[in-house]
Amino acid sequence: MDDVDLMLPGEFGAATRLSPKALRLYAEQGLLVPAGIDPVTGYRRYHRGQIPRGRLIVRLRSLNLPLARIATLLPLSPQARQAELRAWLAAQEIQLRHRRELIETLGDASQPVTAPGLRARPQRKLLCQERRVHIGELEAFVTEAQERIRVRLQAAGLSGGGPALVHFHGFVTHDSDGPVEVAVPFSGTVEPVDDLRVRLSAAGTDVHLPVAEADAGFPDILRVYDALEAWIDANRLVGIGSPVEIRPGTDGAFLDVTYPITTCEGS
Amino acid sequence: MDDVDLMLPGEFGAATRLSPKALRLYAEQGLLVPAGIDPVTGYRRYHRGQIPRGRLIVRLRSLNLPLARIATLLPLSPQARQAELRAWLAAQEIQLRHRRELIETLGDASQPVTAPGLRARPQRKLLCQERRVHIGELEAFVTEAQERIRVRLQAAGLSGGGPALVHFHGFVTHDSDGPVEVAVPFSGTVEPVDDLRVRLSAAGTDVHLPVAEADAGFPDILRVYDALEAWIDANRLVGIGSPVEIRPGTDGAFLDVTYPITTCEGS
DNA sequence: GTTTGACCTCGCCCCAAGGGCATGGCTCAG
DNA sequence: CTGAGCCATGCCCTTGGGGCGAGGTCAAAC
Repeated sequence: MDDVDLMLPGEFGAATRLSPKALRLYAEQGLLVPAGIDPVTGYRRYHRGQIPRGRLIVRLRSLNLPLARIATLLPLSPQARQAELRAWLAAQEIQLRHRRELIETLGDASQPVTAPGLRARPQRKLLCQERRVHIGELEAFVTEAQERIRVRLQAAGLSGGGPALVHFHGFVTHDSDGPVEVAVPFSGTVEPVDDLRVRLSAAGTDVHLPVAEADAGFPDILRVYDALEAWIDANRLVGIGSPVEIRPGTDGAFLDVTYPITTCEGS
Repeated sequence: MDDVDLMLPGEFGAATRLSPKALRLYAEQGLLVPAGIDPVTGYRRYHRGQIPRGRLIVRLRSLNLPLARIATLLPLSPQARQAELRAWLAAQEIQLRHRRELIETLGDASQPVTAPGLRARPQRKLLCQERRVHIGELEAFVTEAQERIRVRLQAAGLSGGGPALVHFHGFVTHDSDGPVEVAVPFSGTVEPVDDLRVRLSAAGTDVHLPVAEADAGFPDILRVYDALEAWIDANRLVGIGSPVEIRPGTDGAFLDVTYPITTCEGS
């Protein structure tokens, strides 16, 4: 508890391999608060007993953990901390697996079995539910939302007809959740409830491509999108807006992937 | 090639899922240069044919690749690009393996076989070579530098006696290279050549701990350091400066890990 | 007593990849 | 004519510090 035990940042940094700048940052963030600060000079004094904590921070930082995460890890017991780190590592490994999948689907522009085709899209009135989901939650959300919508349509005495439309307003992958909108077209009148919304979908033209169930999973479906986008580009068309998956698809397909395109208004 | 093919950032962004801000950044960086810029209004116009490039950038960014890296990847053929990405992924996996090793060595404060001991360190004159190395290059560097130094000492007619000292002035891991200094003590006079330096090492006190060859590899050696540091802390000593490995160690040990400590000057 | 060199402080600018906001310009439709 | 919806520029914010510069402190050397 004496002066002998107190060190300036230089000495403390030599013992922990932390730079004075890092020490100042950690002090600000409350990660490693100096044992004392000279009120006159502002000199920070670190206690000898803080060395293990400093060394631990260095170790954790060498794993590239954010300081905020380290702050939550520090008060834990070594066992609990290690358990947390193992879980974190497992998450990293999963992320890496997903990246590998993405990379593997990146290269092969394999031709789809069926050629894409153009199709008119009528104006439709839709009852929809939208939510941000990750890829893992997608199927459950589609099933559940579709069920809710059809129940609501039946309750309104309407024939909730036609296949379900799944709009992808953003990227839905393992890593990023995107807004997904499940919609069922109907005719008649129904009041929106809770998060079920009623909206119109404008008429237009779609490119569509039927997809078998075997190819409809992630990340295989990405190749379908690639093929569709490549076809759109090759035919000098311009895709506008978000892709829509129609379930079930035409001719008994599991689903149709469709892209709205501009009807060539130019010239 | 007409106006019909040119889009404003909003439309282009809808087609590629790139925000206007991102598009502006990519334009600045030269990653995705607009087909034209209106000299009056500054409006950027993107060509329809740039959509695939934009989509590719999005994909690569979703792997969390830096833009600079993406820039090197873009001009490659799809096959070459995929090969690069696979190599990058392999590197990521190796890094993850190293992190796992670090995490596993983090928790267990297993007791060393031998208890650490205090030892006086005489003033020594050293012929040394220093270099930044990663852990993989360490052994080769130690062997090679030691050989160079001993040859140099023999050429000067001196008995290059005693074990070699390996100073770790920074962290040496898979991920970070640290400055490492290999030194052999000698007595007499020798002129420094090239990157061989002569310096004095002050007298003082060391904590030392013999380590068997089985425990001397990475990352096992980290536990030895942990044990030594814990012992230093437990005995209310203060480690100063960098650890030194002495090869060979005492009593036929593969090496001794030593830490300089302050001789208790206070009170 | 003074000087010197090492150490300390604070403060500003920098990195990547944008997000968010404010201000001002542009065009098209009502 | 006016508002809506685009678009531009510019500034501030994020993480984890590195680097630099001005100025204060401290101990030892002169």
